[in-house]
Amino acid sequence: MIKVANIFVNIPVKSIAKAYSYAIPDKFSFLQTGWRVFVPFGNRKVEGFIVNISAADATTDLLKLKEIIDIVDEEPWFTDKMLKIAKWMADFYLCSFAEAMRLFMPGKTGLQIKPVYLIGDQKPDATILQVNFYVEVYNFIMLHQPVSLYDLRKNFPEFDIDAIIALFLQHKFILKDYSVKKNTVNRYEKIVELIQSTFCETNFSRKPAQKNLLQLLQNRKSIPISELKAEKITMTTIQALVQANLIRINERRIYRDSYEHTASQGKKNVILTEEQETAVNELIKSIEQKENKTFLLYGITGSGKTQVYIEAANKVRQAGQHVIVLVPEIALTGQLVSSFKYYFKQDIIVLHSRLSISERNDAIRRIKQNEIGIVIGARSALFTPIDHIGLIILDEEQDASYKQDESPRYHTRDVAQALARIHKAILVLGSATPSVETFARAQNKEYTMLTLSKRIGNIPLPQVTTVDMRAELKQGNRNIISRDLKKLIEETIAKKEQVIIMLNRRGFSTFVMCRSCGHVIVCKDCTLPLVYHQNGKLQCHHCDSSDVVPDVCPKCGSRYIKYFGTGTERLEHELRTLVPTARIIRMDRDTTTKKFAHTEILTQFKQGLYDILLGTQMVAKGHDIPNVTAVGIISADSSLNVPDFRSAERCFALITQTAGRAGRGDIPGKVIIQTYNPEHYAVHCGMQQDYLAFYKNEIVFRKQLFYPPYSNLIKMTVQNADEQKALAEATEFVTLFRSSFKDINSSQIIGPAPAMISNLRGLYRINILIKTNQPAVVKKFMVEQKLHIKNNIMLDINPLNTM
DNA sequence: CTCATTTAAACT
DNA sequence: GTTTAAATGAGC
Repeated sequence: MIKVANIFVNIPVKSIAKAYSYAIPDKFSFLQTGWRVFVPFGNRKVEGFIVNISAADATTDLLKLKEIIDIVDEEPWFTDKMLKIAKWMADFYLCSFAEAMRLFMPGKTGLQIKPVYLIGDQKPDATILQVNFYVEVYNFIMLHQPVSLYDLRKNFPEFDIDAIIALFLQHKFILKDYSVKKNTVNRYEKIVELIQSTFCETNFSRKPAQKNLLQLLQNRKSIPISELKAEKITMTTIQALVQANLIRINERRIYRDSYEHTASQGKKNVILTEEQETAVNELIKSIEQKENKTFLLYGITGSGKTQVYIEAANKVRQAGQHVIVLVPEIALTGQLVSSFKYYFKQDIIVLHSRLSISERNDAIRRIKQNEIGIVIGARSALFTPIDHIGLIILDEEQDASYKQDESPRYHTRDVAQALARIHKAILVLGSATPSVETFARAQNKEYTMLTLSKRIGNIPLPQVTTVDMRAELKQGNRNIISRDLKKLIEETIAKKEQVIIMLNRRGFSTFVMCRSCGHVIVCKDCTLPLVYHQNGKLQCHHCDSSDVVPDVCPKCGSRYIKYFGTGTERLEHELRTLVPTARIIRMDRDTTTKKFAHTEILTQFKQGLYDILLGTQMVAKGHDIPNVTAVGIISADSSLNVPDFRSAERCFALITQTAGRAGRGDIPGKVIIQTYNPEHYAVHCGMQQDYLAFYKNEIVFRKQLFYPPYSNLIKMTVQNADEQKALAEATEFVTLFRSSFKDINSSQIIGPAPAMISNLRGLYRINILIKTNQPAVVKKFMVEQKLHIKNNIMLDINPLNTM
């Protein structure tokens, strides 16, 4: 009987997002669901994932079936639970199954597949042979076949290789095939092993070196050769024993782990506060009963949430279950990692996007072998084969980086919740400034609220004041730093204490404008204003492309080009002139490109090598430096000007998080917030550090405007090179939607309107926003309209940015 | 996405 | 009528 595998191919294109049937050849009769395989597809060869296996029946058209060519791994890559969560994501986010499955593979693919060229059946004819460079290329292919495009381009940089290849292929002078290699390289080390466990000592009385090695091996089953060399045991000694058939040389796989030597920090026998104790007990109760329950751990900055996580994780580990700890950005979470390392030592693996693909594969291997009890990581930590999950922790649950902004546009919180449901696990959402949605669910008892309202050691919250920058300007101070803040900096430094200054814009000048015609220089690809950096380049902060500063205005030709707005680079300059004695270190994306740059900067600052830590929002996260007693927030309200319903929430959270960095030691902290909107409730409540007051304000407005948590959002972007066509397609859908969903109390549609980035690489983008309290119905409707498989339409379920 | 085929448009 | 470019559709 012939077995048939249903396979999704690993191509992230929506229009081919369906299962294709392949025949399983006898030699692969062991294949099961979850295997990654190599299959022919059209006239290509691609990677595919088996999602189902069945026996061929009468309805199967066997002639149409192609055979699986090869396998990628030695075992299934996807476990049933991984497939389950991928399926959930595909249904919930209306993305393709394969797209969701790709998340479970470091580098999104298991194979590197490249086209290669071979000599074909047809001999080149006389007309071709007359042309010199045709002959050259043909001979090169003949000599080196199979040849990759890369090799051809490298050898004939002056030729139009693509055209030549197309011509040769057309006439069948050459053939196309595919070279395949695995995406990762496993690393091995040589080890020596004992063959017999005992040996006769007297035989070695005159061979002390060999005797020494044999004795070393008595205690340990195997020792890496590199280690032996370090101990001055020579290869001669090893070889002699191999000859005597007493030991053998073998290979062992090494697992790379750049966090292996991360310092662990912590205190033994921590005495929990009363609130921590209550929270931990609540969690333990649920862990013991193995309930699937979601908690909101709402704890103000410095209230000791990490310790609660650790106690809960410990309980889960004792029960033999596993833990996932999710953090917004691993680089900013050194503190949490080292605390966990302190308690759980080698039971932890740290996963995030800055690791190499091979390193991540090594981590996945170890998880699969059940060597790991706790996975700490950013978004990607959700997508490992870890099983028997008892607890998932989502720290700083409101953080925007939990939302993936490329397809599949998932939110870590949603996926974590689905994963917890599948595993019947506990989900803990932790934050000092929970997202409004989460807090509302906790208020409705959908989540269980655990509150930590006091700081550890009853340290008071910092004293916060605002400076109205409009008044500052009126009084003649045109500097970006107010006089009060300058004074606070000077006083703090004089006391040998430290300052953190936050300005949430990197670069030198935030935009470049021609003063003659008002033209703002924008990115070619995404039409967003370019930011001037002190390296002399204009950088796009959206797509990372850069450009040189033009001498004259590209629009009117005037030489009157000027720089406006202040970023962290310029602030650093101004601070140096304003407070010349201060030692300043800057932390933003430009100074933290290297793997452990964040940790290095924070360590140096903590050691007291600098007085001021200046940077973007990353200075507000995940560290605890007792000597920081002052915090300055420059233009806290810049995010308020962003036209998005969540801008107030973001502004409030940023102020609170940043302010919370001050006064974590014995000395009370002082915070100055510079603002143009001191009366705005986001700024005002941020100043008071009063989450509840902010929430009460915000929730009213959300209800009035039918925004989350009162509705669910679905954003749809229509792309087309022709602006009118994009607009027409969007308008057509809006009309259809309005006629199908007439009750505006349950569903509303806004738009069509040009997207914030209205033109991206030549494609015009039109947005539509749906607000609904019956998302499942709306999604079903959109699927019926086949919107989810149109390549020019992007769907964002529960978008973070509505623009 | 990639390739092949169909269809429309631009040239003689 | 021929050549070339753009649109369409299939992939098991």
